[in-house]
Amino acid sequence: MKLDFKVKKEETKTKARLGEILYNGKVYETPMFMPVGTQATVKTLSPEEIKEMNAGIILSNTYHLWLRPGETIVSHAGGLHKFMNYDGPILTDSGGFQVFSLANPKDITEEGVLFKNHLNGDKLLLTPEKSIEIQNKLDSDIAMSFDECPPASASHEYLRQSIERTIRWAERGKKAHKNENQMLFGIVQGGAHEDLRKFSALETVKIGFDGYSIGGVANDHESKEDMYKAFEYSTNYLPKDKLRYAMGIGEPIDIIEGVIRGIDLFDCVSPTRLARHGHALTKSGKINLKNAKYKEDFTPISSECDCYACKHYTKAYIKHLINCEETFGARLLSIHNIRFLINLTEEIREAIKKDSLLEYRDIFVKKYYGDDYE
RNA sequence: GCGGAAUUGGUGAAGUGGUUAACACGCCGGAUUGUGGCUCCGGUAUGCAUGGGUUCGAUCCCCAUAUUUCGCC
Repeated sequence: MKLDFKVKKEETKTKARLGEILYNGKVYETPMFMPVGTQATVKTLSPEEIKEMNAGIILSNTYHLWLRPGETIVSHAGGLHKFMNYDGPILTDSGGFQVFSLANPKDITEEGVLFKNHLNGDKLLLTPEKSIEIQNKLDSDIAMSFDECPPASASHEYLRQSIERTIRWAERGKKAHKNENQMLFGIVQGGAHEDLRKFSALETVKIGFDGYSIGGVANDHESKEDMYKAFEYSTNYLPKDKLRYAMGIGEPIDIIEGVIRGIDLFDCVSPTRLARHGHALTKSGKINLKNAKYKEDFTPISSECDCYACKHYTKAYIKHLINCEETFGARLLSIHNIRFLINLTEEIREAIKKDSLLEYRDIFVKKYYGDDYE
């Protein structure tokens, strides 16, 4: 195992934890926000730029790399790190989310999931064994179990059956897992139901993994209350010495509330997707640089921000680039938005050290969402 | 100078003698949470070159004017 994790401190007033990931002689602190690079690249950014933002783990995706260029080619390149020139830790998602986003429910069977290849229409079967085998070959540092990610609004009965199958898939995946350098995480499902989250967590822990993910959140426009319940009902039953990862979570308030409930890792496409659509995250909320009011705003997105975009460019210029669909605009905003979320986790860690995370949350929320929030 | 054609929003345009003038782009907003990147959803001409006329009713028919354009001298 190339990666090690230790909890350094637990906050007194909340379940928040401060942790350390040791990797290749370097220490990365948690809670951490992990940028997403589905196709072996964080869209528009170079590894150097990602590291400059103080990023740690980045994500990549099994399903997409399986289709293109194929895990064998990545393996021949010397693994994902060499292939994409990133020497920090890499986590691969299993393709489980693509079950949710690309496959029909009727194509989910005990064996696995029948996909229609979105590139050429071919029928493809992805199984727990296949997903793990691909991830072994990609040689990421953390692999995910292949799970079904049902919508939060699915019935209790459906969720129960889905969880039972996901647990069987997790067992099969663990048996198929051969890469000793690579951690393998189990995934907890169960919507906002306490009994299902508990069942899913306990059964997954029984199999035994190097870390645990909370899945099936923020996929169905469920309420924030339900999302936070899903966090809480999951972490309540997870071992304290293992990493906990909320999959796909990246709205600032959701990260803070997740940390309060004992979660260490977060990933989200939102900073890069918002960037491509012209939005910037700021302490005072999300702004849309397409808005006409920024036409002659020759100030940076944020004067407090230490990112490359804020140090060198104005809102008016970035707006112009976005309006012209110049890729440099998406790049500058991606740099800013990812740096914003990483900076958020840095401030969260400071607050945990001072046992003042709840106060930090209240101040952050007031400024970000305004007085009328909740 | 003579003859023909055209003139619809910021742009390219469709269209009809009779309720809300199609569509596209642009513009103005909004959305986006384990990424099928460049998507989705709203709004955007009280108006059809100008002035007259015919008609119950005209952007659509007629006349004049203006502008553009083509051909001929």
